[in-house]
Amino acid sequence: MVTLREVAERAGVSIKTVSRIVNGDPAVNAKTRDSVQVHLQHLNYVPNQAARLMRGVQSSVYGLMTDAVATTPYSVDIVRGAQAALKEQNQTLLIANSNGDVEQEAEFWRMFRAQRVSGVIYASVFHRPHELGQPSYNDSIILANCFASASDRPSLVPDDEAGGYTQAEYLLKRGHRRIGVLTLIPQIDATRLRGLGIRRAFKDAGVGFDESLDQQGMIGMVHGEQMVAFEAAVKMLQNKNRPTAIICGNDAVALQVYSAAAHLDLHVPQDLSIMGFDDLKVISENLRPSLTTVALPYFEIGRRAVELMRESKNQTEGWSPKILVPCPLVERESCRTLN
Amino acid sequence: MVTLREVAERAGVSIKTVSRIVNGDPAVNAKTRDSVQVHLQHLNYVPNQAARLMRGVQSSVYGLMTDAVATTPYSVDIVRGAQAALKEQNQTLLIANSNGDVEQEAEFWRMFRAQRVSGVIYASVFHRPHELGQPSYNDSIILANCFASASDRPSLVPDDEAGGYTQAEYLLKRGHRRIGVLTLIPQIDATRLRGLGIRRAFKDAGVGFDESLDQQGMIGMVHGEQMVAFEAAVKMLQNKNRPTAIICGNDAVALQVYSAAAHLDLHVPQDLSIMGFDDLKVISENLRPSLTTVALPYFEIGRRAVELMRESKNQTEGWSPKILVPCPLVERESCRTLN
DNA sequence: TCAATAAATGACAACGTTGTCAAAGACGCG
DNA sequence: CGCGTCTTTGACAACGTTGTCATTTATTGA
Repeated sequence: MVTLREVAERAGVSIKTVSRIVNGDPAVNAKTRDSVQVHLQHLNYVPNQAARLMRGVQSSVYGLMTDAVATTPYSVDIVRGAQAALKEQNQTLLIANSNGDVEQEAEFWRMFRAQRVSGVIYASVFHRPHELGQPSYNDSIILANCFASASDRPSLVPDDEAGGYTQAEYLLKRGHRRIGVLTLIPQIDATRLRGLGIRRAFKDAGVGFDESLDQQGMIGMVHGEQMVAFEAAVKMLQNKNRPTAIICGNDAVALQVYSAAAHLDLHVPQDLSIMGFDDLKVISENLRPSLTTVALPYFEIGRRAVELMRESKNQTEGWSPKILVPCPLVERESCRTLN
Repeated sequence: MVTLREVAERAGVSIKTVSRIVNGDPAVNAKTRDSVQVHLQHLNYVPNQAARLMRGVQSSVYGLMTDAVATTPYSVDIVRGAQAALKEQNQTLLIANSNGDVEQEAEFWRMFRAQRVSGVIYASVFHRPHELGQPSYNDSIILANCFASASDRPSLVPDDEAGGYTQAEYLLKRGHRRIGVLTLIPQIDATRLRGLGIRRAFKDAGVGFDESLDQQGMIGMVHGEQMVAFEAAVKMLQNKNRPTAIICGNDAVALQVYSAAAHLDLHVPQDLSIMGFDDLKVISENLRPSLTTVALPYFEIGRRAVELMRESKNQTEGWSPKILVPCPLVERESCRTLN
């Protein structure tokens, strides 16, 4: 690997002068600069980050720790958003995947410390409270898609309550009155919050909510969920007084509802309107009719996590520790207006 | 940050002794070791990787460069596989996403060099030939899901030809004779190879292949594809002499075929058998009936890429530069046996 | 007990970079 | 021309770690 010293020798100047040029220090003669630049180019010098780091320069590497988010189709967008924000400053992401294993996680915290990363985004697949074990790393940590109930660590979470409201409001405005709901597992916060939002929308519209139409689309434990939306939907739709629309906990649930409709020879949206959540494009855009859904703002969360981290370094004053990111409606073709 | 020096002072020994203990050097007295361990624990010492790197130790960080693979639901499994293999040795992945931008890519190669990563996996979203621009990084590079036609860089690609064969063979064995095909865009190698495999299977079975049933399920350019499988499938299925089964270029195409079937009140698999490719679980497992498909061995490719990289460091002799990874059939419920 | 050997420990340099400070050179002005 | 000032350059130390080699301490055998 080419070092400053080698370049300096070739160019016949001191190491420090080359260093100055590499770092854009203006205190160097234009003629010298040009002649050294040639050698830099020619030898293809690339500064050794490790050496820089040792001199106390802030690392250009950030850490992303996650239970599974980086490797799950649901939420890669957090990674994309973070990378987009990082790219502008030529910074990068070191990605660690604990798969929910606490011991692994501890190992990764050490690793981040060993690498002296500039900050860490801790992202969860599900919106839920999460206590960081022993981070053994105390610098800037931003929580994405989860929050630490017992601490004041800054966190970014989707506004699930408003998202649920959006789902229901959209259907209510289009004349739907009997609306089924197929939720995610109740252990995660998203489920509870969206449920609240949905009920608030019904109340605001002056429509009664039939609790018997509120069913689980998934059962089981966190990290061990099982999909039962198809069966639940079939049952719900076989009922003589079947709903005209179904609100789904995510787009995969919606996919099962499409399947249930097809199974019963019901057409979407003529016979049944379907509302998703997540906007997982591989599903929402490819279904026919395409899926009207509420988007999880994962890209935005990733982007803002990086911004937040940068800000948190400059200022030390208090700030809102839990930021709600809105979930925009993505209107497509799966919901009809009743007349 | 705690340094060796601090620990040494507290423990009343030399820096070097602490270093030895941290690195598990046996040449240190048991009593000394124990007493120092206490201080290491207490101060929560974590070695500074940057300093180690400077001493010439191999970095524990590997790079993953990709056009979009890390951030696309289709192929995150390459990342998962690589991380699984890396985890055993406490190594990690630095992930860079060029989005296909050549300039960005050059930037990232520099970055990898600056970080002195131990090796780089270059992964593409699509199986296709790819010439690395100017890596400006010459150490171990493994290509995943693509290959460099002009060089002998080791690469790992799915065995698409055999995958296509598997798709067709499975249906032919179950008595299907009129089989439609909805391909990906023709620019990528996967399309061509699978087409060859499919035709080989027909030939082996002694069945004639109706070329008019071979249609594009997607059109457009690489990185700018457009899905047209729904329309193509509807057209194909409206034909009086419609196929009894359709082979799809990927699971998203299959999803559109399900939609087309529902649109025409055809039931899967009674009226139509559907065969996918990729085994994108969010689709294949959630569809009802669940999708029989041929899996892209992305996890395996990621895992083996890491292995290959490690091997390539120890040995210098020649080896097979292009490794085909088999695509296993994942049998579910979307194909029926004709009688 | 003493020498010879083995085990344990430490002093020091080096890795590649940048901050500090001093030196050298260029320039302006009376 | 001589002085002060500004610009440009370089010597040197330090960052935290580990390899080399020397030194100290413990152990063994006669």
